[in-house]
Amino acid sequence: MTCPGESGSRSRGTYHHGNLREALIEAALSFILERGPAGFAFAEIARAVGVSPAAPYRHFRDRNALIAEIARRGYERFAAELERAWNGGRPDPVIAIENCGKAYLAFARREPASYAAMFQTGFPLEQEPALMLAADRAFAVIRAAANAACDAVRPGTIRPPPLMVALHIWALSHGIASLFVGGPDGARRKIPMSPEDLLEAGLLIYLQSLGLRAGIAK
Amino acid sequence: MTCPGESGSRSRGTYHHGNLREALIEAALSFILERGPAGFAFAEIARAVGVSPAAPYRHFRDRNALIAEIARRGYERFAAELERAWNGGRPDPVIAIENCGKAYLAFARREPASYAAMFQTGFPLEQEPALMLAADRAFAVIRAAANAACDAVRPGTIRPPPLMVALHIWALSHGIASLFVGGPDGARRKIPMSPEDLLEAGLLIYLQSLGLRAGIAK
DNA sequence: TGTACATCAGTGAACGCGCGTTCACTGATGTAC
DNA sequence: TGTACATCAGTGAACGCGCGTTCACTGATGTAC
Repeated sequence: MTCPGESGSRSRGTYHHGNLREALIEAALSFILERGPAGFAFAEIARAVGVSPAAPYRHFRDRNALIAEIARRGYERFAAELERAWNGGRPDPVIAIENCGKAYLAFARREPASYAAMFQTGFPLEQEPALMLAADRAFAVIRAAANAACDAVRPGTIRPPPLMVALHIWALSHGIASLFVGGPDGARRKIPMSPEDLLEAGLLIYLQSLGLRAGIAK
Repeated sequence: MTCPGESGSRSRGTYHHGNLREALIEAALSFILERGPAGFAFAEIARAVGVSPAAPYRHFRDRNALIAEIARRGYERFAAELERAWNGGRPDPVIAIENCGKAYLAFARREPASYAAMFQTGFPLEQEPALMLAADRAFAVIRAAANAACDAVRPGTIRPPPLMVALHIWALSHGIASLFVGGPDGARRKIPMSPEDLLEAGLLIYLQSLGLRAGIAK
């Protein structure tokens, strides 16, 4: 874990930093991790990186642009990992959905700072097309999963609209992630089970109601 | 809707404000509504209320104490409304749970600022016993609902631990509230259905898997 | 009913601080020829 | 291979600003007698 300020001692010696944009993002991430997405100043990360307070303006219009870029990258990785977990619905829709759930929580656990930038900032998504695009790419995986689930619904069972199923899966995952995984350490509620088990059980119960079980729609 | 700053024109004329504590909370709520829980300064709400910057210190140790108090009151009202909606499980556990879901979203919709203070601040709950107590009171309603649901599970159906069911209900509700209801206007994702319908359908599908339907456990 | 006094709530001035942003600048890099 | 030059990335000083917090203070309130 990188401590804010620590990267200030990075060996530069040269007038040009060479990789300032990346270094700023990295420093911002570690501040977010410690204090939440509102917990740092633009000048502060410049100092942490060992650069004059004017330097970041070469790379980001302002603080918000930095956070938006962090969120965008977060969504990109998030989408990629969901896609990998979904794996085209193999070996089985239910198992693939469970894998998506695990990947969802794994991301929130491994990159809580990115997750906070993505979901806790209350950003005007409409005004950041690149951000919305990346977010849509992630949600598209969940939609595909919901489509597959609905296609596999046992005849005679009620088949809810796939979009609705996607939103249920997303909301349950996000709810568990934000209540029991994300955020600074003291903030999350303690529960006597792992968030992963909780989500898996929730998804299973939900999907079972659609007549889906692992292996049933092979 | 009260605008920040507006309450500065409240007719005082007197040296003592008389109700400063309440006025501060009210002003803070409207700032949170506009800019999120991190979006105001302690001195700023003093100015908004028309009082010297030192005055708030008579009532709150610091900014965090103010937010904690807002969150605590939010939890109290939240718990009260969930209790009313639950109504002792009448007329039927499933219907009562749906009513809880409606009350949950209604609260997030009607008091988005309180909801943000309660769930978006990343507060160290352990260090604020009064806050945790109030939060527990709200969660106790959901636990009671889950207990009733589990008691009514149709014989032969899998019966998950009641705590787990409570967490599922909570997470689904919170997920829907924070993704599609709460927050500043531009931040929430647009979906082609009401959050209320989305949550109701989700709860129904979930509970159906436990063998529960409205009226079945009368 | 009146008065003396303790308590309380808010004042306003002051402080040091760090922030966001700008500016003319300068050192490094890369490229055309 | 060498040189001139355009471009770029970071400098550092400066600015005005508002914040958080403190302090001795003062005006209002309530209460004991």
